[in-house]
Amino acid sequence: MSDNSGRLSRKFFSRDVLDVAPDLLGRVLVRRGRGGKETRDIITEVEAYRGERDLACHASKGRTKRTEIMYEEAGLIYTYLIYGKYWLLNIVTGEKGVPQAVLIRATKKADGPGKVSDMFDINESFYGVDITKPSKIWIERSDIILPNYKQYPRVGVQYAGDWAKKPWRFIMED
DNA sequence: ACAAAGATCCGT
DNA sequence: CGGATCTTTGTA
Repeated sequence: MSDNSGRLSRKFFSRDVLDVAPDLLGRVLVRRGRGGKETRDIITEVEAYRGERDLACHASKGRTKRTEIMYEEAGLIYTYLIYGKYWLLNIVTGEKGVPQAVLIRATKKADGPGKVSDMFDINESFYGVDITKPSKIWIERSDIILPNYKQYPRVGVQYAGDWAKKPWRFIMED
């Protein structure tokens, strides 16, 4: 599920988003900037967005210029601008052709998706980047494997009706 | 071409 | 609780 460097593989992300999401908790998000400077932090909170039927998922309205990346292979990055300020970091999961993505909502030192984007300097240039290949961003294994976690309803998706009640927000416990 | 809404954050 | 801020999307 990971190569010699510990970088999580395409196989890891190719599972259903409800399996991938909790499995990301405790793992390390790494960003290599210019000059080789690395920013790294443990993932503590994620949310799952699962297919066209999921009314909270952007792909619920079908394939558009923005959502088409979710129909591609697992491991690609889906990022989009929210409220004119933050490029939220998502990773495509599941089988090709079925739109799913997991949103990285928080790390130890960035308690919110917008703060994650600030801390790791995520911007529009990350759209479609393969997080399983050597590049400016990847996720590594850590000593923490499947930590204790709890599930809660997703944030900011009241418009999704019953789908807003699904406990697809996963938070690691200390 | 125009208007509305949004997977957020911060200050009051 | 309201404002900032600007892209995406739906409607005409």
